[in-house]
Amino acid sequence: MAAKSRPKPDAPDVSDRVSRIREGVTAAILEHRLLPGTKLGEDEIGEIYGASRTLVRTALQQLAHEGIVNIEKNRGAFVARPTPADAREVFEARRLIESTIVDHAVDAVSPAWIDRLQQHLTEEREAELRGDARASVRLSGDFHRLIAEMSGHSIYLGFLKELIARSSLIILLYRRHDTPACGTDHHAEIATAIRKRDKQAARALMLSHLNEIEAELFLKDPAADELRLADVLGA
Amino acid sequence: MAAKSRPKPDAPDVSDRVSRIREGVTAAILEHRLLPGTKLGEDEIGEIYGASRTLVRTALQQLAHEGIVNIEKNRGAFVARPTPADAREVFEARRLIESTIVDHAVDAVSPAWIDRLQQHLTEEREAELRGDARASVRLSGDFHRLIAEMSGHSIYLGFLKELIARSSLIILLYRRHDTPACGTDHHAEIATAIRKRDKQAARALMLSHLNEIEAELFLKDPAADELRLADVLGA
DNA sequence: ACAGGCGAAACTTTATACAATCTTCGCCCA
DNA sequence: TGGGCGAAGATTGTATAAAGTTTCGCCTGT
Repeated sequence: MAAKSRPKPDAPDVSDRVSRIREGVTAAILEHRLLPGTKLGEDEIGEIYGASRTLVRTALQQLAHEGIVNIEKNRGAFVARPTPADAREVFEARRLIESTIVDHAVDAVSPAWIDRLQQHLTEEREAELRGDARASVRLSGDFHRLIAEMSGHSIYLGFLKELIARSSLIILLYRRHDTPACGTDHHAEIATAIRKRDKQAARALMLSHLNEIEAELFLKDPAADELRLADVLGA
Repeated sequence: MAAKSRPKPDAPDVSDRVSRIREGVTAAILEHRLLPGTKLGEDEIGEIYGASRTLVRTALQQLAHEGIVNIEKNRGAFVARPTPADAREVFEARRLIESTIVDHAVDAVSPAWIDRLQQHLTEEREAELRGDARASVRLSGDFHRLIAEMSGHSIYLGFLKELIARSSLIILLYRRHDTPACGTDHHAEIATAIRKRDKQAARALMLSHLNEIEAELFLKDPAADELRLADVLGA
């Protein structure tokens, strides 16, 4: 197949200087090293990555488009603080898109994909075992992204990347303190259903998985006021 | 309600210099004044809008994220040329998202919204009557965007904006030469179903509307080669 | 006559300098 | 003592200049 006959110039995610910045900041946000509301100064980041403000600015604009950074005019960039309403929208969109994606993933299943799935599941299990919360969060998102890649639909994949990034932020903001280690088993079950080419089961499992994640969140609107107050007091 | 207690700084679409550029280029692309594959030089655009390359670059990056412009490293920005595969993905995504959106729109229907819908339909009809193809294309997209706004889901709205922009490009690329003036009636029917709060009908009408649009396209993969050849010969 | 390589021009990319805006802190006055 | 005004500092927005890459024409050698 001459699928790669064109050099495919839209591979902007690797070996790019602004991509390195973007991914670094993204990782910092998703791993909870940067809390929502934190100011992201251009000089500050530029000095860290040894880049000029031009590149930092580009990266921040991309992150703003992904929804995990807010840019306020003449004020700068801040880590986004999704509201409970945002959270509900994100999970509704994920239910819609991911239930469709698993269908396509089942259609596209192949030995190579099954290998990748299994490999990922072991990675995830290992991270969970050694209590590496940061890796767990990242890998949990990667599982969903992997299924989107299986589906072969680049548009869904792009949408889902945004939704996953926002979800991580949401989970970190609104997760109830008692966090049962829940996700891994679900992922394994979903993978099994995909391997068995059982569309209905895969769909149902994906939906209940997403529902359970959302159910673990505390999404009462008053929480927003509470948070804003905490913000004032903390600052 | 103090809903607007914050100045809502994320209103980046108005009275902004880069937004003016972005919207100008977008309009030029969607109204078929800029053909797919056309190079968008930074100097060129900057001179037209009286802006420096810095702002032009920002606008082009946003358009690239929306999928209607491709940026190739060290080569510049070009009007995107969606493949038939892209086209199918776009319409599948639209069916999925818009059938969900109409549901929510029915839930959110109110006299004010009905007014806006009616007003839009008359605008659309007038443009159609006076044979203003450019306005028709734009207004046709606006109808779908309006419903997304009714639904109140900002995430779906954002996704749909991207999909609509790409759709316009796709329609211009792959539409069969004989173009029956089809869309307006469909829009009116959908609006009626929404007004009657008939979810099932609204959903079904939206789906058949999108299906019909896609059916009017000529999406055979060989067309891509043909186009590429034409590109070489024409250049 | 034609293939291959050298070189200049045009463009994008990156960095830096300048201008505009906002924030903050101190001071003055009620 | 509390609040408002104002200037200094810091930060972002914009423009311009330097650096690197690609592309195209031309020239030379076979």
